[in-house]
Amino acid sequence: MLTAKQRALLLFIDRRLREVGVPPSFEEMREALGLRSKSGVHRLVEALVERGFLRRLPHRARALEVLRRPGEPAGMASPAEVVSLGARRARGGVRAARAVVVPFVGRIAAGRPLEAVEDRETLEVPAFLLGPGEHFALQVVGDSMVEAGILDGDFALVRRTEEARPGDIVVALIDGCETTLKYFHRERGMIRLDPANPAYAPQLYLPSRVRIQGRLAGLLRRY
Amino acid sequence: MLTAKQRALLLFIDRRLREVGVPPSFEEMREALGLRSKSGVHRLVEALVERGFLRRLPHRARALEVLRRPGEPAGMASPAEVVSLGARRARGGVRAARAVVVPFVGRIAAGRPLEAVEDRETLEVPAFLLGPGEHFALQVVGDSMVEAGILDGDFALVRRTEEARPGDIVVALIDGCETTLKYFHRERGMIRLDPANPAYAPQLYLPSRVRIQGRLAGLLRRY
DNA sequence: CCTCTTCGTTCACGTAGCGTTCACGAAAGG
DNA sequence: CCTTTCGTGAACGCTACGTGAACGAAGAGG
Repeated sequence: MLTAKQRALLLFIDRRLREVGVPPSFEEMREALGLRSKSGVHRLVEALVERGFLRRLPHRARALEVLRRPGEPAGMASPAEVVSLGARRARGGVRAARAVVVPFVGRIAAGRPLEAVEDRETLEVPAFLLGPGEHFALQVVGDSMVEAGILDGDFALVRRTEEARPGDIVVALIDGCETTLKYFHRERGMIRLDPANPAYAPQLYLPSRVRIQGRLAGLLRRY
Repeated sequence: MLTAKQRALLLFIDRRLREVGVPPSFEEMREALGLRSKSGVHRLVEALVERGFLRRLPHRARALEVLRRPGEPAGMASPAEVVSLGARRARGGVRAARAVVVPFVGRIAAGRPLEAVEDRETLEVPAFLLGPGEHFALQVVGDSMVEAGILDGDFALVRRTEEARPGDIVVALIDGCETTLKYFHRERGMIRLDPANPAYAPQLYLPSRVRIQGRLAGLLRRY
């Protein structure tokens, strides 16, 4: 499975990890193997990764990890295999990606329109929580929806849309400056936003003051 | 996997967590590492999160958690983490999103022990919902926990453990034949399982009749 | 509700260390 | 003989790390 050099390098890395705790740099490995160029080390490391003995983060300093020592049996799900499987699946799509990345646009009820929040952060969510369309995520602040099972700190997954049907839970932008999560209803030509908490009152708005930004599609919570 | 500095910081955090119980602030970490600026600490923490050793809540004070100590084998999180997406960070700094695959073991409160359920199905969930350890997922049936914001049909993410502290929401196997999700409490040598619904009554059991199967770690809901 | 304090976040700048790549050459082995 | 494997050296660009200041968010207390 391994050439003499590959084996020597693997043992050296493993020993360093055990004795010092920090993986060696390419320069140090070069010296330990008695080489005069780092590129040889580079190829050896690649070979060890390919064979499932090492794991590494490319372009990161000393980001090496020994997965398996020479002589040890290969684990069931060696990361190398998992990676290649994942890569294949992602490319071809036997089973379409089961996780979707959505932008995380901040916290709601912060008295600030969502547009103002940078959406650099992202959240990876299981695809089965989302329907078709474009989604974003935000964190719920406050307890105005507790009776709907939406608690302070929960992450709401929202499908971006401007339409809402009565009874939907929507993200609404009011007067262009405040964003809330509420039940959506219509009443005599007005829009009524109902909290799910008896401590708060329903609010009536002229349709012109309210802009629907999305419809609640999923929820994440951590304990 | 870790540079000397990264490793030193991780060990410091871990020690503080064990000895004091409270994670250090950035200022304290700065001092412990002999630095003069907190921003260095910030980068180190980011690196540790990226490598899967730490978990944290951004913008929260002392919200740090050690997922893995240097030298410990990579947990469930690592293979999936690599699959998730090559997630190269962009200029501004995007939080690396990771996903973990957990077994989906069926529906709870079905009057059937969890062991009896095949666990062929899996669920892919965002890693940030989970802590360290092994997890599984199940679907909640019934409304006995509505007041805790857990609704019929929600997916519960459960950390497999046999220990529980009073106030935890646990998955409990009763008499080896029935599984429920309830608040865990002790009362005069007995175990009390509290629902979060006034329509149901707390239940008292001899400890010998109850086996804790896990602690609620996260929640997923679909609308 | 407001203010104050603590704490985390971000940016810009600088330095040193580190990984990557490529072209070239030598040996090994079928 | 040709293909692989291994070694070399240098150039390039990214990464890790240190610093200091300004900013912003969260929590505590009035």
